[in-house]
Amino acid sequence: MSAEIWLEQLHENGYRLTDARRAVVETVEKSTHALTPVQVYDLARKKYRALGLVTVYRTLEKLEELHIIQRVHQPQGCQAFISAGAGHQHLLLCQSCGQVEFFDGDDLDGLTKTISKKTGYKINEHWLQLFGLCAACRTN
Amino acid sequence: MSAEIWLEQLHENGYRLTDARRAVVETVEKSTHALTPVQVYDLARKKYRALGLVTVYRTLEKLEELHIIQRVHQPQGCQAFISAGAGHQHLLLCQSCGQVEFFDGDDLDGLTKTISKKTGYKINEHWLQLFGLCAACRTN
DNA sequence: ATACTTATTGAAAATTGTTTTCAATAAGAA
DNA sequence: TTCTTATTGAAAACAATTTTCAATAAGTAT
Repeated sequence: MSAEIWLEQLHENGYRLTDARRAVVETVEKSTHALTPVQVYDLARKKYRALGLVTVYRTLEKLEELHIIQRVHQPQGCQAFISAGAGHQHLLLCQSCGQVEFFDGDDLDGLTKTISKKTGYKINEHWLQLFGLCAACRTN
Repeated sequence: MSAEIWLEQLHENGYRLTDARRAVVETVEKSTHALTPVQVYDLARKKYRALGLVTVYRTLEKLEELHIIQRVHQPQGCQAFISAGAGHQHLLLCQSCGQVEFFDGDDLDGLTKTISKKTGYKINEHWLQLFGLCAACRTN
């Protein structure tokens, strides 16, 4: 169970394990969609009714800090979160259902070298995200 | 003057030309940094003192609608705007001073084809952004 | 097990950013 | 110049997020 690993990481970093945190972690960890704080709140409250929205915000903040989750940027807004995936990965989002897929294997070295030469920039990082229709949404 | 072109485009789309809009357009058009609504407000008020923040929001909204400006996504936030550039372009941002450079010439066809095959997605769009240090910030 | 320290909690209040309302104004057509 | 109506800024409303605070409970020490 990966949720266990997330909780372990929180614990290792000096955070206490509480029912509220467990509920948030389990909710976000198993989601295949990026979730907003309110969406996390609604889902996690099915596991732990007393959960407060404030605690959701605070827990997401810590998970992001530890790079366990990442913020997802979309045309409709940038307040949703999803698992950070392992290593250097990018996102592919379904424009219809919101499904998120991870992928790696981008090779931008050629491009960054060209741009670097042209602009004089030292390029440190890149953000790449693909948008499209997942197999299921594609067929209907 | 490119600000003139922006104003023309507004006019062509049925919007009236006012001093408030002129101030906002001139400010955003000549900026090499992405600007937040409040930053636009502060700068544009040097040209037109009576300008209201509300009008800045409304004008930015229209400029974005017409694809004259675009929203810039950054780790610190996603409420800043910059010129949309011409054609299919991407952004390169200086992490130190905030300078924005445009670039094109990305070729992601190979990557998208691979990912498409692997995931079953029909990929419609991609979103690429580079971060680094500009020539000036690099040397100090 | 028990006591103890202190991080964590949820509710309410405060704050911030953005949008709506509205009467006055002014752009642009007649 | 007149007239219609989009546009304006101020104030109010709204939404999202953060802070405050007293009560609670996690995890360590006893």
